[in-house]
Amino acid sequence: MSNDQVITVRGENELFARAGHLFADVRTEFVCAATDMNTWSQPHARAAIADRMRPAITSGLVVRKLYTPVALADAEQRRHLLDVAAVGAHVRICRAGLPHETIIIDRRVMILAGVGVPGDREFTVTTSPALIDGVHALFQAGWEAAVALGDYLRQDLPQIGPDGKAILQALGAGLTDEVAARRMGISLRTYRRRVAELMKLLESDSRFQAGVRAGELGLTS
Amino acid sequence: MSNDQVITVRGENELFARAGHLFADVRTEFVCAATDMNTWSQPHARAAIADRMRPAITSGLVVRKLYTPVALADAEQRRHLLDVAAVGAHVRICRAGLPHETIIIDRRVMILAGVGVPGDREFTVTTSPALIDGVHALFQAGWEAAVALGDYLRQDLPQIGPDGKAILQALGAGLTDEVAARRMGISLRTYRRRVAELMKLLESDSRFQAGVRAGELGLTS
DNA sequence: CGGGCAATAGCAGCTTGCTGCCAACGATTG
DNA sequence: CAATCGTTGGCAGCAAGCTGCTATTGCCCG
Repeated sequence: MSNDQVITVRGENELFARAGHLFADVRTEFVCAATDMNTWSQPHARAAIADRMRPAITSGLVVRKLYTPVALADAEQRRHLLDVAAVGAHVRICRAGLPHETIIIDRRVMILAGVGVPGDREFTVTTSPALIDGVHALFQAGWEAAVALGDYLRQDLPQIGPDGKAILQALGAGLTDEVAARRMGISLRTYRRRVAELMKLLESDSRFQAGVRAGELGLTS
Repeated sequence: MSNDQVITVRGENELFARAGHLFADVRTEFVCAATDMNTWSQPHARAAIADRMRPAITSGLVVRKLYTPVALADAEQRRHLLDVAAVGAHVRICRAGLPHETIIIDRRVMILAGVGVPGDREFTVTTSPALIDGVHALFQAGWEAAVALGDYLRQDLPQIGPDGKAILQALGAGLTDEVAARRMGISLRTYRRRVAELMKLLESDSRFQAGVRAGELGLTS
């Protein structure tokens, strides 16, 4: 029986003093999962984490960030996520809560944040391959079930209002246009006009393709 | 800075010798996430894990098991999952891989299985609250995105072979039938014949509806 | 009130999708 | 070898879907 290395760090100042170099030396992969960016109390800490990898992405570094919709409710965080996505980081939105920020660097080091007030929080740091592999697999499960940032935001477009939703319901019920239009009390021409708008919104060239998109995004439920 | 308790155990015999009592003494919650039940090489070990909690479920113990569809491909495992679900355990199916069995007992102890041949595998055991809480949160994210066993089995009706998959890909790409058929090297009539079969499989009256079904069931990825 | 604008509705022409029918072909069997 | 069966492919007729065009309608504003 042997012990593997797991250390606990109190406060993010100590974390950065002891492990800050890890963020500067990311080689192949950086993944994190969190509610939002408020794990970090100090803006320069956020910037350090967020921006230090920006040049490295173009060199082949894989960055994957998994957040909850809470992160998008804050305009600054929203803008930031769009920025990092624009430079090549992969960002997805997960509906379930992620109360413990989890960071895995190059699959060599893992940092787990405890729950608490930003600035006064415990972090667990480990290099144990077993722990890292296990947690990475669970991260992957959440990642695969999450929605790409772009898709998530597209889902929020106001154009899918009550009228669009009603069209989706009719389409999803498998009705012909004529029957659907009659049921909705609109003309066939208007129904088809709205279907065409929806197709454009879903960026689809066929009804099957549009249906797939709608189904994947949960728009019909 | 302090160290928390993390130990590594080699082989499941040693695991049961050192930690087997944990499985007998589950008080409030038992959660696990795994590909299937083949983490355990010995049937009596599986039975011990599976059945020791059976009476306790009626006493308010919460048991949550998250598996991949691989577990359902084996008739014995399928039957077993149905059995434990029938006595009150919550069972869900997760599409993403879960290569490292993760077990958390009463949120006090966590066991992570390494990858390897059953019978010759490393297990990491920890009582660190930070690790457990963090991993539990990730488990929860995967849990919430997973499908209840019953729902999954109800959904599991379409059996789509390679031919059907190719049709799905073409449809999902938004191609016209003529283009898709040409690309697949089959006649338009045959392509449409296969599309019609697929529509019947998906129990759909329109292509949009079929697309929704395919998207919801993840058949196009 | 009249004018302007956006949305709706009806119609028509065209394309795409659906399916029956029949001939041809390949594989299998007696 | 011939017979049988299942699958494929071409053709045709029809239904459903797509979109342009024009007239109509409803709403708003000066």
